[in-house]
Amino acid sequence: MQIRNMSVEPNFPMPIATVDTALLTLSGGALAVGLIERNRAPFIGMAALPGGYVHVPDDNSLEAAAARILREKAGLECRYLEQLGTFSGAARDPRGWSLTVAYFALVPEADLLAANSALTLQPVASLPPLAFDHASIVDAAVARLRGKSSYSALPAFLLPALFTLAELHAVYQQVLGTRLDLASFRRKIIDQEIVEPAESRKTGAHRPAGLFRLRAGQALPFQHRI
Amino acid sequence: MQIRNMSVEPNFPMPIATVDTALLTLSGGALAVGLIERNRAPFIGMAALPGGYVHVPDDNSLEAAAARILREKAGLECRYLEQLGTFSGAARDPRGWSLTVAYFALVPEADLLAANSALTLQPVASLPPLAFDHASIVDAAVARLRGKSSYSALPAFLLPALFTLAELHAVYQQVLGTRLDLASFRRKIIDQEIVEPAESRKTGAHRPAGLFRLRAGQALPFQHRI
DNA sequence: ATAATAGTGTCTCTCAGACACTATCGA
DNA sequence: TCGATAGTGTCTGAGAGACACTATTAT
Repeated sequence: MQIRNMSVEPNFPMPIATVDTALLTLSGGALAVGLIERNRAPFIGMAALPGGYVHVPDDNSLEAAAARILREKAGLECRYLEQLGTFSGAARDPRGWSLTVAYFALVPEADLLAANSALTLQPVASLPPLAFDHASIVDAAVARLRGKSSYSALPAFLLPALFTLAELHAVYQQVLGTRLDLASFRRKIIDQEIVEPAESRKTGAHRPAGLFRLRAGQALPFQHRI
Repeated sequence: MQIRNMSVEPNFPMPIATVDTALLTLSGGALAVGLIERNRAPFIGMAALPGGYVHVPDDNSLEAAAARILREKAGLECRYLEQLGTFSGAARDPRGWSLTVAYFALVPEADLLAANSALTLQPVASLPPLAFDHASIVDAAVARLRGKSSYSALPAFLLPALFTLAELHAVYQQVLGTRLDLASFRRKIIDQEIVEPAESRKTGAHRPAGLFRLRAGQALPFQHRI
């Protein structure tokens, strides 16, 4: 098969387009990102975000391409996948001018461990050198997550589908890096109907906690900041 | 010159990448977007956002490409230009799978009138049919502007460099589509140092109002929502 | 002086943080 | 019954809306 552009119009060099995803999870109480070792040039042997080319015949959209690549390389479906931004320039790839549409995904660590993924987790606070401009992409993903966490339910996607309010509270604190008053947190999450009670309760050594799930469509913003 | 990709690797069809910008301004008290008539297929004769291909040798980044295209088609430099998102798919362009990196820009109407631009302004509330998926891009730009306006100084970029607080208040109301208490608005804008006083005052028929300018780097978020 | 616009003082309501309180379970 | 975790009541302080008030200019 030969190189073929989809249009006959532009008779000049075009940037190559790829898709990369920063898959974030909480591992050992710290934010971590899923990395894969590159098996070809450029940056062969270096850690990189999972990514690849759009498959024009198969992928209906860039988001579908990102989801397919996560399926192939991490063996999982992510409940949260959002376009982060497009990174471009002459310098980011030694082969020439290129462009990558970056996504960021949130996944509970349990899902990632269950799928026997080709990815390794690295805490975002101590990343190895990454291929291309992938370090910038991770930074942008973490910044986006932190920013949105103060007024949305995004951190809930780092937990399994059912969780206690104490667990959700802990995740918010870990993501935001600040202490939050538990009583106010409970009131806000419940009053604003971010979350709804599930049937069962979580049993442990002591008084069992109620279980909750995210309400449908609730990656939505809160009315006020946390 | 022949079609040439920048990499030798991918031996399969690649999406074509373009850049499009939704240039927003306030015209007659309503949000409007700058449109240009397409002079070639597809969608020839139809209104579209100003856009084009990346010029690999000239443009250092996608943002530089967007700025160049605005310079060429609107004859102006925008004080605010932000990446909006990348729109993609097999259906958006009849020639095949394509991808466009969309930007949105804010400009005072006076600047647009001064530059004798090839663009015509259309209120976003009553758009004609647009080429490609440009209607979705305009919707996304307006949503982004409205969303960020409740906690940032973005609307100030719809005004000239110097403005009164009454003018800024009016712009916020027009963008957000809600009434805002003027006293609270003044206090918030001043207390949070969004804005700094300029030397002179605006003179009119009655008591002159103080002039202000945006503080450096103040597209930044407020501490609390407006 | 008056009209008109610029700008302030102050009350109230809402909401988040602080923190002490009660509730409910296992052992 | 006790220890531990789950969950609530209530006070306080900060900030936004309401709105009446004062200030400063042109005519």
